[in-house]
Amino acid sequence: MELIITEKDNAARRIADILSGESAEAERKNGVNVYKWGGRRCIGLSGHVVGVDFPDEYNDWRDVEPVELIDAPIEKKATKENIVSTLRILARKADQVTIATDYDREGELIGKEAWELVRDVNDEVPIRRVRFSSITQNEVTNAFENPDELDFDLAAAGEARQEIDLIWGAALTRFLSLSSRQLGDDFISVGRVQSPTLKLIVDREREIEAFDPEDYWELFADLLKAPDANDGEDDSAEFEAQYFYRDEDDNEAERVWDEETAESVFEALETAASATVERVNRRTRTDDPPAPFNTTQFIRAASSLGYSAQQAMSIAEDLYTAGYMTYPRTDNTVYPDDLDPEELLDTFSGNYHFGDDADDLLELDDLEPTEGDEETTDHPPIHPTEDVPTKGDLSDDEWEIYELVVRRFFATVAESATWEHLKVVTAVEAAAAGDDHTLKSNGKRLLKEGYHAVYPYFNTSENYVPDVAEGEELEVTDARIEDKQTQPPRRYGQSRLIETMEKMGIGTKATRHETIEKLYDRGYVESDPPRPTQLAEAVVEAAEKFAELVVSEEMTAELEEDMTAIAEGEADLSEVADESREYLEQVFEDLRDSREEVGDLLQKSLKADKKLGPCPESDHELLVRQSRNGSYFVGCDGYPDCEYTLPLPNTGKPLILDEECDEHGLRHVKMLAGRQTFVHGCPLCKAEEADEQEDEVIGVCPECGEGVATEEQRDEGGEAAEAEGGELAIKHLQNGSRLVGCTRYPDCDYSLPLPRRGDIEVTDERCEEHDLPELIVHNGDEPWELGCPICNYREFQARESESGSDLESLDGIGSKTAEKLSDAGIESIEDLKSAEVETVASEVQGVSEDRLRGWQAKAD
DNA sequence: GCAAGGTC
Repeated sequence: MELIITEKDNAARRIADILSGESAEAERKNGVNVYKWGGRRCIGLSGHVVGVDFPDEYNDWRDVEPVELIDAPIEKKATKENIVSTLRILARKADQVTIATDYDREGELIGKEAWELVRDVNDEVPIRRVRFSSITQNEVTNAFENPDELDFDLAAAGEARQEIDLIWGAALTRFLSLSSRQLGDDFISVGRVQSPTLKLIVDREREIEAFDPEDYWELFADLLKAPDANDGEDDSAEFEAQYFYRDEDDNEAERVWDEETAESVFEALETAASATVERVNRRTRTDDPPAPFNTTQFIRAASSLGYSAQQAMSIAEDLYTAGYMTYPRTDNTVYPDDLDPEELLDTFSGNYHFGDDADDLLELDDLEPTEGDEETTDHPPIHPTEDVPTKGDLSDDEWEIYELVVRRFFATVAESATWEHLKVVTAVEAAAAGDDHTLKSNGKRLLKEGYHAVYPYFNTSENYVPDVAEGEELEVTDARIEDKQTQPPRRYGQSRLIETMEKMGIGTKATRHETIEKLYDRGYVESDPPRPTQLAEAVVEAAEKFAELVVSEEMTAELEEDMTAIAEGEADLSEVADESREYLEQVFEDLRDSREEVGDLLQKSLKADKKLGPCPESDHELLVRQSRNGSYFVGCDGYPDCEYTLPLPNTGKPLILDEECDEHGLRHVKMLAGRQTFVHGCPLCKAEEADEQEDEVIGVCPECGEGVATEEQRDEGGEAAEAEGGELAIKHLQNGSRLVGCTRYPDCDYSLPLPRRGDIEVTDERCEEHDLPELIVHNGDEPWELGCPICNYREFQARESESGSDLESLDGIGSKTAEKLSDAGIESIEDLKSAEVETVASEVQGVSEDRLRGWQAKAD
């Protein structure tokens, strides 16, 4: 039996189809697909199925000095047990093994890991390696006809990276975490890729903080061409012209740096009746279609449609798994020879959405696709496959991304566009004698639409400037002066960050967006575009001082050089790793005496990230804290001497804003909760507002209101008055939320939710069923007729169980987990209760059987 | 529990 091993299940299935002529059958073993035909079996791994780690005795952070990790042994441990064991079973019976992992360095290493697993159980079987850069009939059959050997040197290059990353990352992460006593989930991490990325963000923030804005002025005039009776065309619309002058280097400059000059130019423009055309410059420019999508450019394009890097990749992943587009993780920007653009366009011909554009393209004489600078061997650039979905097959987001991918492919085979640029320079007489003031207008017109016809994502707006002749007099109809300030550099957006990382050579196509997510998870950045926290600034500062290499792109650059040397047989894995170890020893030598200093710096910054402002009852500061049950509140830094607290809303994660409350000097708080994100404001103001609001009784409590005493009974006193039951009232809580609750709280905790925002009007109409008033919420233009609060709550619950979004209400289930669960078919708490724990745990990554059982217990 | 790299 021949055993074929690929990097992933998807590749295994397609290769099996190609080699078997679609006759291969899938069989599930141990939860792993094995494709079977004739004397062949094909199994897909899941990337690395083993990983490097330290032996178990190094697990306790407190028992092991971080510096010991530098020379600790490194083991390979199975990380995907079921795949490893299935592979072993098959390998025992194999008389030929073929490694068909991806054609890149990491693929070679994954291949070597498979090689070792096979050798563990079968030291005889011949193992060969096949390489192909796209999974097509031609390439795959070709590769299997010309098998090769595994490249152990190339794999060793990958192993060097693994070891060096582990040693540096683990040792420094533990050092920083221990020195600042951050040992739980809030450890402080450092790494070859994440730290230089963080430094990019921190450096930019430093520039912004240090920025000193400067005033300048810009001047504009509106010009009007006199209607020309002769040419019959209506050129009489106004157009804008901007004042410019020649600076010291004789370049055109628009910004005027002193107010007096600006005012005098403005006066001249304002009083001028006409401007004379001095120069007319007309040129046509070719606008070439874009290169095929690699991951980075795909993320960038998706981000201009409003998708975060993470969202774009996750949707792309789904479209890839469904078979509608090629592998989304690629650096390649050159289509392989195997891709026949005409054939692919043909599949879109006749399509409701894309047919017309595809047909137009098919009519072109020449379908030569564009090419980017990067050509790799692992995967083709991202493009649609011949399996075309209908709009109904996809969600709205998926369709939008799919359309982007289809249209990008169209664009790469489309024609160039042509623009006409028209530059008109005019002159206005200066008020005082001397030089005239010059104005310029830049017009542009799209002469030939070209690829823009099929790829509408780029801006093609035109700027109108009429046809004028040199010497022509134009009417000046308006003049404007704008006072402006130079702006600080802008923060990196996620896609700009990913582009910059790519340029710096850090991270990979598959990990760059994950690295950014990691920075969010670690509490290093907040909001979008990402903004560094104080902690991030302290970590970068500490690293710059003691371990400069780990926050610099140099570390990757040097590592890449070493890896190339290893791959070419010019260097040795152990030699390279040991050199890196020595360097790290030196870092720890420098750090030894600064442990406390570094720890203090980190702790201070951690606290600064949580600071709201002065405590009203002591000399300490108020901080945002987390209670044992995970909820957030405001507490005093002087605790336990000062026990002052304020509540915070119970939805979302608090983000402290720069804005400060005038009255209490406390910073405002925003609650981050996905779509439900809102600004809470000053927690003390919110608490005071709530205290000032009287409870408004609207009816009888349905839980404990039976024995309500009548007014007469109360007046009479005695036993009947004691038997008083509860009433329902509209209550305002200190944490900003409102509810309809029982007046006997906390003895009776009956309550109904109310919206957080808007004025609540209690009407005279009453619900017949519950004898409660109908409520109306006034928020914005349209009043919201909430109705009886009990009926409203019932409807709300019914909607929730229908849409199934109640999962997140269970403690411990966040939005990401809920998403994963819903992918596995568990969409509501009801689903969860009846779910089979073993099956779900094996299907949903990161969700163990134990966690599931815990949630089930809570759900009951 | 640490990294970064595969994959999902």
